[in-house]
Amino acid sequence: MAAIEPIGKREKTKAANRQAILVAARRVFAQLGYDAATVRDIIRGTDLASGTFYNYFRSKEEVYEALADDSAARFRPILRHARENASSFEDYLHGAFRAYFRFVVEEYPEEGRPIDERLPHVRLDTPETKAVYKEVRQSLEEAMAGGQAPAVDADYLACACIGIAQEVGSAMLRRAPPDVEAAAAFATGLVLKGLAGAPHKT
Amino acid sequence: MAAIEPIGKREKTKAANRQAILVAARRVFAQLGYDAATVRDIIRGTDLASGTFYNYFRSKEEVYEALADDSAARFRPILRHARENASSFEDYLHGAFRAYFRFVVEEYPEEGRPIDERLPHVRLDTPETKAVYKEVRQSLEEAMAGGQAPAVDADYLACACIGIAQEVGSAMLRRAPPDVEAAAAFATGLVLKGLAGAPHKT
DNA sequence: GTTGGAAATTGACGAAACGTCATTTTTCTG
DNA sequence: CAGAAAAATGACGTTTCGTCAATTTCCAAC
Repeated sequence: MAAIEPIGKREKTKAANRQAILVAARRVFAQLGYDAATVRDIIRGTDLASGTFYNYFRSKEEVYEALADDSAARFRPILRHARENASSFEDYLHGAFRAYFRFVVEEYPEEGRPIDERLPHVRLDTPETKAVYKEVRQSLEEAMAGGQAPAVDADYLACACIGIAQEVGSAMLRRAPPDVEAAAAFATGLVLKGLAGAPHKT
Repeated sequence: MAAIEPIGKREKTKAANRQAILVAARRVFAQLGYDAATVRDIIRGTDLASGTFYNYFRSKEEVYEALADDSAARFRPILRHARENASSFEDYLHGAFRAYFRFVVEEYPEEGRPIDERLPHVRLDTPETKAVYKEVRQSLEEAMAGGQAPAVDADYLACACIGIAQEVGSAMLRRAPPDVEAAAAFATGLVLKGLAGAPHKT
């Protein structure tokens, strides 16, 4: 048979348990809110014992970080794809914003508390979120070096783009139905040409 | 006669106690981080009994909200001043960004944990933060109505400006020393003219 | 100025959640 | 299959929670 499965039962259940905790945590946070949720609430959402939780995470805080890291890790290849397939700087920007807005729409759970009470307003600094930031900044620096974009402070510009994405993304989710294309067009225009570049209202 | 000062001892100590709790909370959050801090840690920072805490706030979460609301309440008149004294739209934008960046530099406590570790993972929508958003959006709408700015989606634009301010503000704080003027020039240029409007690097 | 009562404070208490750890169960390996 | 290593378990002592009856403080009416 296909002996190309270097994964033993040990590692497999370990990964499954970790994932089960993360899934349960995501649901519990959405339902109860971060502060009200307890480690026991989370572990009750799995078939594990309370002590087992601490084999995987040190605290509720750490689970939350892992969730954020997980999201960033899933978004990163999407962002990379947008970068590699871009035919121009404008194309890259638009693709990246659109990819992010699509991502948050997909990640947005239908049930649970109102959006304002469940999303982290603060960007967590996890390895993967830092990598996303770095990826953005490098793309921008590359474009500047290649003369496709004016040479400005790449750090500030990356932060600004991320801030725009986060806040416009949240605003988009509050509208029904969320219009990914419109949001992406707005963000891209704003960054490229400022107010003058954003889609005009009639 | 002297302006009516209907403040008896009751109301005075009540206000003082509330303030004492907020001050202690600010310090405790900065020192221990939001998650590690307990209601008892906060109340120990005052000369009040543990039960008294619950006469003022229902939970640690609510104290944090009050802190955020407090900050927004202090920033709002500053923002209003920037709006009223602006001679043009560009002037308003620049003044508002500069005021915000100054504000965060002043509010940033010198001691405590690194900036990334001391904020909570809850999204804050308090009356005053909503009012700040509203103020921003109205200023933008006014400028659009007056023809000083292109007519774009005011909600998105307000969110984008706030996102830029937050993220660029954080990035600015990570630099030593923080340069308020440079950050304000960057943000203003970006919003007004996009990349082309941001200060160029030599 | 005294006094009755409303308002606020207090700290002790039971409940709930925490994090640990000795024990048991599962998995790996030789 | 046996012994060892790894992981899971849940009971336990500890810490924090939120409440509440008792106490203190303040106000206002007399």
